[in-house]
Amino acid sequence: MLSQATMSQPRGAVRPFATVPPQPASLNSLFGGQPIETFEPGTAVFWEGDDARHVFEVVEGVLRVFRILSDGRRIITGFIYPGDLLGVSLKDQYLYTAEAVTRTKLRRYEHGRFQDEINRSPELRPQLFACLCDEMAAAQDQMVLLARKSAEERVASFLLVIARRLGDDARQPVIEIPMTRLDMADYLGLTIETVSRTMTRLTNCGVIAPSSRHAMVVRKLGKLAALAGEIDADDKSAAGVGAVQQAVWPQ
Amino acid sequence: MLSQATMSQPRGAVRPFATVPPQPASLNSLFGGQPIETFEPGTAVFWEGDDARHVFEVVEGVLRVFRILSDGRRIITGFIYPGDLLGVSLKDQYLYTAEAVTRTKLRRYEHGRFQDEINRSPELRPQLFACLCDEMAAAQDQMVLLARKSAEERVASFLLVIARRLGDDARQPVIEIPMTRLDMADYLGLTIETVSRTMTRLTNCGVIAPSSRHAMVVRKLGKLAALAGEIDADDKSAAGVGAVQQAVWPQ
DNA sequence: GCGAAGTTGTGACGGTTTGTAACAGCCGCG
DNA sequence: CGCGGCTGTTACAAACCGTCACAACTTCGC
Repeated sequence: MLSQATMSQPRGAVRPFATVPPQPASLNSLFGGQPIETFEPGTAVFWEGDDARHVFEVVEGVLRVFRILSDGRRIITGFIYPGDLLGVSLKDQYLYTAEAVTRTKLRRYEHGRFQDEINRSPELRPQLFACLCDEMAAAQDQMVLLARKSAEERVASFLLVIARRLGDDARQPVIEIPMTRLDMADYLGLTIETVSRTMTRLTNCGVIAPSSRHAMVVRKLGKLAALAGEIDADDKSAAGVGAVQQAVWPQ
Repeated sequence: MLSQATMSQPRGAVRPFATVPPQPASLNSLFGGQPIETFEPGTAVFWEGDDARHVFEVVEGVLRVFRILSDGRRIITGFIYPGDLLGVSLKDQYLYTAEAVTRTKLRRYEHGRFQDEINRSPELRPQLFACLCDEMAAAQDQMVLLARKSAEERVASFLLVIARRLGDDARQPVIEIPMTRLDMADYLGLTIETVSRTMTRLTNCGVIAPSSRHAMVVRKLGKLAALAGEIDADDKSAAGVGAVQQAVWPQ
């Protein structure tokens, strides 16, 4: 789960995160000669505990990466998008399950050979390290979200990251949300009901507008960023949503 | 935050520079020649947003690594122990603040030179890579904890990790908890009250026994593991300490 | 020895979120 | 066209945890 187009979100108001598009002579070119494999929605690429024999590059589609507790609780630790790498780890076994959310096309690379290539190339190495650091930053953002953010902030943060992945030029971007509510809930540490309720509130106050079942328009990107907990709470232009606003910022 | 497998400190071992070319065998030996700096409890090594000029090796003591939301909420993303590396990142700025919990001794290495050494040495690279993977695995564990575990499971998981860090397979290990309840709360995504109450419950049902203010004995390691959510829930020997056990100890 | 400040433990109360429903919308199928 | 199956939405009661308050305790300084 190496997010090149990382899910990292800027922290603090001041630091926009300039994500670098995949370089042509880059990690991805390693996979150029490999055949493309297709995975239908819901099918697993590998399971937690499988021997980690391959590294994958996502060519097309979206995957979810998750772990499951013994009693069935599922935690999605990330979503993987085209251009990302999957399964990069020095462990003998995969630490998580990877499943296709949409129909997904992958290229496969044998694990040992991948490491050899990395070791050999002084150009690829920094790229891989940068990927790892990006992924680490994303993981820390997620820890912040899960540890201290409210349901509304979590959903807003999630939508914001997706909106920014597209390239934030559009002030009212149309964003695709290929995953189900259950996926979102298991990623954000909430239940589907809470996700649903929160999205309804965001719709009611005009921040977002549903476009189709798995797409929407972000009407107020700034307000979304405010709700995500990125801006100072006393910023008056960043008021909360509906009844919750009173409870959260009682001024 | 880079937990290395080895906690060895070759303090007195001075490398005979006349015989061996500068190709250190382990990451820690890189820092061997650097002077030791001391940080008193509560003092910061660096702040989030500082230019990332150095990499540190922890020689002695414990640090907390955290981020703070704009309204003051603090999230501790990890604790750093002797033998760990601190500040390894390819970012220009530190992504978090690092503060001494106890009196801490560090060695400092200039960031650019650290990268050069890593790039040059085919021995160090896999070590650093393994460290990053370990850190990534820990981050995922933490995401699981924060997203889906109950207060009791979180505290139990935390104590379990500390108990296992000691490595001695003593069945009733004495564990040191140098951090305050507030640190634990901000690490586990709870409040100090909840942490306090949960530890009291664990004490009441004999899983742990307080030894001093910042130390305790783990009396039932297996039960602690069960409470941490690692074992199957229908394992009868691993009953909860909540309502069920309150019936057994009705004071 | 004494008081102040910080840390920790305990209780009562309330709020956010969850769990359990029932219901509505979308889709493929016969 | 009507039918289940699935996903998503809404409502209500319950649970867990957070908030507030206060007491006990330690640590430090004087």
